[in-house]
Amino acid sequence: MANPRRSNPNKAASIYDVAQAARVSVFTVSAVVNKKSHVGKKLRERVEAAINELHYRPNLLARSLAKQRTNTIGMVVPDIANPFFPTVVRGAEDAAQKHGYNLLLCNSDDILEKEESALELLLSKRVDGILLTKTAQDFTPSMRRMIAEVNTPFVLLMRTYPKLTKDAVITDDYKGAYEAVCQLARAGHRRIGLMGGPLKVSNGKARWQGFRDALEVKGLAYDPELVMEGDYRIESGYRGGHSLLSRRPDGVYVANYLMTVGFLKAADEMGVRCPEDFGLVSFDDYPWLALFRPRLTTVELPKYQVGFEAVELLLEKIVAPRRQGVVRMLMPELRVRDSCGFRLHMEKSRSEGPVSGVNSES
Amino acid sequence: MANPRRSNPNKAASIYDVAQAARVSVFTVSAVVNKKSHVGKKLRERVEAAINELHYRPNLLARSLAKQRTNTIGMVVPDIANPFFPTVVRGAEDAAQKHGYNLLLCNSDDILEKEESALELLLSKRVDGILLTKTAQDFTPSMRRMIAEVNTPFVLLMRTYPKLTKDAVITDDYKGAYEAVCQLARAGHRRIGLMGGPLKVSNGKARWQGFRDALEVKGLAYDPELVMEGDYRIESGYRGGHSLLSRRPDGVYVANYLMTVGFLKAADEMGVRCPEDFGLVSFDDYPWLALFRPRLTTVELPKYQVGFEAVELLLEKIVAPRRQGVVRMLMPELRVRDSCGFRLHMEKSRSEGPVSGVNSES
DNA sequence: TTGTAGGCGTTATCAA
DNA sequence: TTGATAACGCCTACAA
Repeated sequence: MANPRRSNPNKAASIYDVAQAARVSVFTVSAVVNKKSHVGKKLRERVEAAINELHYRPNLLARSLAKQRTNTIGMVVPDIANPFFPTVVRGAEDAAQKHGYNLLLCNSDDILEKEESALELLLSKRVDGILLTKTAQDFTPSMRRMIAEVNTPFVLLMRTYPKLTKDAVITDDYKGAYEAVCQLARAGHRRIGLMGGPLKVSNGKARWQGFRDALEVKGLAYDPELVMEGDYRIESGYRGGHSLLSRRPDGVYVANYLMTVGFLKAADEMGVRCPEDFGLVSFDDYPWLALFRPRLTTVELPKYQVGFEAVELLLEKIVAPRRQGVVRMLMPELRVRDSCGFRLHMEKSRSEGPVSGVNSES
Repeated sequence: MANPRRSNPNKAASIYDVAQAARVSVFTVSAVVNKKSHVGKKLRERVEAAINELHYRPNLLARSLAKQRTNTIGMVVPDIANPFFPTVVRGAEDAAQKHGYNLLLCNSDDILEKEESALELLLSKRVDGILLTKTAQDFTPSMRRMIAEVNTPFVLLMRTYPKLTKDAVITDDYKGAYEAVCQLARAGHRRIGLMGGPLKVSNGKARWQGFRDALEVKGLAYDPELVMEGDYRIESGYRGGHSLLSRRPDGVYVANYLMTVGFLKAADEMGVRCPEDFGLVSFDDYPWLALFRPRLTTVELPKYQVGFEAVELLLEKIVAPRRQGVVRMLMPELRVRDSCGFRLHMEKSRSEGPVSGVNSES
């Protein structure tokens, strides 16, 4: 039986305390708080007075326990300090907020063990659904079992995973990479290299495939010597830059922002200039890229949208668990600036007509 | 009385289900799970078997309710999409993790109403402590009451707040600004302007004061015409840039990174060159600043440390609530590069001796 | 419209 | 060492 006595006065008031103070039952208090069931004006006012008097604040833990719903969404990202993710998280936050949900955030650092303990934690906290940007490594058997047993909905972000992907929100990385390389080709480059992401990650693979197919369509050679596999971090872009640039490509597609940062640092150290010595197209855009020299030609990814739509999709699944899986694919957008060497190219050969399908920034 | 029957088989197993399956009491299960109280080997093994069998995962909601502790820390930041905060959050995350705590994150957008509802939410979720980067606006009476009534420990981040500050982790912004302006003076600038933060925010004030005092020490005039008050966002730096640069300062201290981004965009549009036409010192450093032209002279703030130490301080308060308040102040670090015009200056006048107190980057 | 009491899944206090 | 059983604070049939 629950405690009907006024509890310790220097701790938060409970619904019982309010009920007692207002001389009503806990049901009435609950009804007032949740605006359910009509409560007579007189009692309602007494309850409201007591609530103010005692500074009553419903305990969401207890409510969640009783209702079997936490109104909380768990989110696992590789690293919130990677500038890509904050905007995704913000989009998710806003969508969650809009529907009365909150976000519980975890970092995996792209390490399987951390991913596992993060998921374990979120499930223990009984979140209503989970947003996951999968690590490069495969799930362990125990993780697979965990996900199968539990009936918490999952939505994958940015990366799909064959053994789990029913629902996901991703960007069309194949197309983005394809267009990036086409742009390099249009700018007159022939010996094009790739500073790519992990091939074990779906979007690393997709970007690589887009790169490859674009070369083929443009009648250019695919040279494995000119393909580097990185891990989306600055350091790998830096090392890859040194290796790749020593092989003298005249164009490079770098598959994410942080690697571009490392890559251009390497170029700087080697005294190789962009875009004079090689053209570059990057992935992902930020307001401050306007201050980079050269200004980067890049493929913008709708980060905020990804987070926002992922939450909306997840909430649909929470409401109607047995729906067909859906993968929502958001479109990237090529933004042509200086680093691809397009302007240089135009000066050299003015004979060609205008290029279509390109959004050139003012 | 709690339910001793095996509950609905397609929902998560409870401690009762485990107890029943292992033919022991819930106490025994609890003891095994928490490694408390010695449990005989035989029973322990039976319990462990049942746990595996049923995929039992303790419900942290129920545990928190019973223990009156959530092992969760609430954190309110203005905007996670502002590149300053992700690293702070990451530092907090790591510290929390280390002590078995988790982070619940909220954005206030520097809007008082959002701050209030965020705090309200965190308290309702019964977090064990709160990390707060205060909004520029004063607390409302109701917020003040809320904080006074509740006995949840608070630690302020980056910004102090006279009416609440007992415990805080901040950076020495006064000193940072002071050194920034000294550096501009050393680089030969005489007509120095300020693109500052909100004066209602403690660090906006401190940076302004540091600016002002440095001018005085250097024997330079303080001209209100050359002082702009922004809000730490790109747009305000952009607008302030247009206004300020039209008054032809030869040096500018910009009090945060995002405003620098806007400021330099304005300079670019106006055809005013940095560092040739004006020297600039910024606040805050990022790996990718290496790609900016000019390379920014800036005052680095120990973002990660701020988050990390704030959590450690908060946890101390959670353990020993009635401690004396402590404000921990972390030191900034001047990083001299090109934008302040120092190199230009050195070329002009080689007569001066070496400058001390400056960490010049390789 | 309002009240009663059982259940949500743990922990913790007393006994045995 | 184990087991009953009362909290923890809220929701919600079912009754009145």
